[in-house]
Amino acid sequence: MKKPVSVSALEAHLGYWLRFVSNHVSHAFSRKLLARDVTVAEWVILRDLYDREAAVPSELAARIGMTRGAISKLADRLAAKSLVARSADREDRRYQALALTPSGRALVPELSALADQNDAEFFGVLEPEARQAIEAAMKEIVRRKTLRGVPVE
Amino acid sequence: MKKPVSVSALEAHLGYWLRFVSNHVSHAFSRKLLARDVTVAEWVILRDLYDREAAVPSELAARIGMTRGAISKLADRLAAKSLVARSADREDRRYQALALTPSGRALVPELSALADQNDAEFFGVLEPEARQAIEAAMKEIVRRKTLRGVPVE
DNA sequence: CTCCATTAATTGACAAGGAAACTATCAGCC
DNA sequence: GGCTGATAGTTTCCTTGTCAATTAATGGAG
Repeated sequence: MKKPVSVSALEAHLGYWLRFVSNHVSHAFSRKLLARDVTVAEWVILRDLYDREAAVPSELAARIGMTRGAISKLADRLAAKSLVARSADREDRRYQALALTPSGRALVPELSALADQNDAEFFGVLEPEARQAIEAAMKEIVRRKTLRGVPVE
Repeated sequence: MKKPVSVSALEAHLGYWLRFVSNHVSHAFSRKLLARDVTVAEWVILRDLYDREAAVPSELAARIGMTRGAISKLADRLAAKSLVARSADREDRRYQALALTPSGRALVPELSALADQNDAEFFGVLEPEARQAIEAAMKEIVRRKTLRGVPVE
């Protein structure tokens, strides 16, 4: 036989389709964010900080699934854009707190609107039941595999 | 009000979950490939070439959604590993054909087994109907949004 | 036939993240 | 109090991809 059945097609894998769509969704989102001069990784941080008055870089790294080195550089960029401020206070001087600046905080709702719009643009074509099923399946996988950390590639 | 309801949570977006799981799936796969000294991008190319006797870099770029520059460098790496060979024949000398070497061809079934294993590892926890539903939904999105390759803008 | 627009592939500059080494700080223990 | 080990953050090097400029080859218009 010329093509052994043992070699499955790329498209035979669910992971292929997930990645395919996911990449398009993220890419489309990153283009929307570009208008505000923000990257997807930066958005994740900004959104995370929006819910707390301050966050420790290491915790943030663990939460969003990036290395501390990456967070360090991201913090640099966000600080350069005056969206996030470092404050090296606390009694333990190894820690430093990251917090949104007023302009950073003001920006989040705008970016959130873009995120909503992007999600709707891609998944709005599905029936609500389908969306629900996908979300449940993804959460199930996360639960069963106890995955930690986030997107942001 | 301090926190306008207009700011939705990251986890409220289906794109978030897709990316989260997709990244984990890809990352786990890349670790499996590491044992064979192959990256995910390289695997995609190898698998693509497995079905054809040869492929033109530009077409390949369009098909798998990368820039021609990236394909060029990938081809370099694959050639350095003697998995792919360039043949600058044809009547139009701008084109160059990429083809698997014997060792490249021999490697594909092994990598394919890893891909199958990886997919099963993550999606095996789902009911067959759930997997089917997800696949159908992804294809529906691709169809409706006429996504091609991957974001090659 | 020659010039010019088009297209293929490569190259170089740059961006972003991971891994590991490095620095600073702290906590515990003798 | 002064080592010693752990921990936070930074920095360096490496990988990989995009983007834009470059080089090579082709095909047409005149």
